[in-house]
Amino acid sequence: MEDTEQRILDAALRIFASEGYTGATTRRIAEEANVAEVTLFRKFKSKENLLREVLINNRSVFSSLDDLFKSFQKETDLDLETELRILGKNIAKAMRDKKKDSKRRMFMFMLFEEGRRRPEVAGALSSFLQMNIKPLSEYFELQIKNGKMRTVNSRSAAITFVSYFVYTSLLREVFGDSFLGDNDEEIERFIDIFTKGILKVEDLKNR
Amino acid sequence: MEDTEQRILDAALRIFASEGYTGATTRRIAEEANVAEVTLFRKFKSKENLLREVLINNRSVFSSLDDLFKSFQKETDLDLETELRILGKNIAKAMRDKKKDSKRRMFMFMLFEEGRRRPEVAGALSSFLQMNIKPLSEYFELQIKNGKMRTVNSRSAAITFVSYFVYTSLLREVFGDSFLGDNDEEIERFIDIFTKGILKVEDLKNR
DNA sequence: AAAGTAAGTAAGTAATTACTTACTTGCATG
DNA sequence: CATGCAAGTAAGTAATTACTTACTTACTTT
Repeated sequence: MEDTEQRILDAALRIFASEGYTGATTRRIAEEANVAEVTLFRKFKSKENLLREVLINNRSVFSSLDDLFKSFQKETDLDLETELRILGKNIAKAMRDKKKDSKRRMFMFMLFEEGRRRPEVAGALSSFLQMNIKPLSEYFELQIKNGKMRTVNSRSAAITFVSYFVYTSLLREVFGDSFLGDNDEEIERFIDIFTKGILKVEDLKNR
Repeated sequence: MEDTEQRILDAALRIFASEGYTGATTRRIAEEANVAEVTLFRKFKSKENLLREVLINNRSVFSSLDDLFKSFQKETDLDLETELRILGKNIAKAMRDKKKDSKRRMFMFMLFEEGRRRPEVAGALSSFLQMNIKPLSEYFELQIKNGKMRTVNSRSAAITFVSYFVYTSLLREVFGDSFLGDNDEEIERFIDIFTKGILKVEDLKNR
């Protein structure tokens, strides 16, 4: 067995994510980590402290938004819509494939519940969220500078973008594909709306 | 004392919303409802059954999206963007003012957690969500028919719209206004993006 | 070989929790 | 007046939970 501490942290992430903080028992976490329950308490002192350490151990929600950006950041000849389409589908792919990512998102989701009661958790959650919004925000800023995007508040654009993915990944977690249908198609439709808006083009010219 | 049963249901909604299903204790709910704990069990048999009844008792998440629509549906001369701006701000206002609405949303939020474990809860949650998405969807459909909106998938538009409001109301619940800043301004920026998209107008003409 | 360290086993504690049983009180209706 | 019903009081049960104590085992370092 490798690093006991890390194994406990990973197990805690999974159990917190699937059972919620209150629902997760230290016994269950220890079992999942293949250690004796007493070992968990020796290493982390209390359940509350364990949560804190898991928080520190898992800083980003999507395994790395930066990595997802890299896939097209070299090819400068792509138009913005195509880039976002690629980004969106990569996010969707990461959601499907990486189990750890799914757990991280559900963990983050649990933090919303816990954050309303514990200010320290809210603080940690806040920096989690910033970590996703910031690179996106900067990306949009750059697009505006490069003249590929009209002048909108880049943070609002990032929040709109993230809203969609957080919400729909939640829906998919609970309902599978029954609520939203095919992932890629749905994302294409979102990107279409996000980039072009819902108004008719002729109506736009008036402004 | 009025209707004991209803008082318990209301109390349960509040406690489930703020503590989560697992975190809510029957004792606390009874206390909140000003009844003896035993009365709760006499009326509802079990905690699980109480959840079911609360579910039935609170069907819509926003007190009524229909009401919010009414505020402009008679004035047909408004353009779509203005209408959506009004709708968005009405939603924001309802969020701020109506405590019961806030509790309902947090309750719905809790259902996401619980729904992953209990298929019946997921089912109820699904119809909750449909109840918000459907009228919006139909509204967009109508706008498309009236030529005020370009042809996009109306359900995807509704989901995009709802995503934003669910996610940001969650953020506001946890962080207050510190994360997003002024409510109305932020919503204006969202509506701007949602209606007009993020691309430059000249880029749109190429398509 | 001795000593330290990381882990396990086993048992237990005090508190909490969903839920029950048995009996009582107050009020309305026949 | 008597009967019935809705609600309360009080006490308790069995299970679970976070966490502790005391002792043991196995492996590594000196």
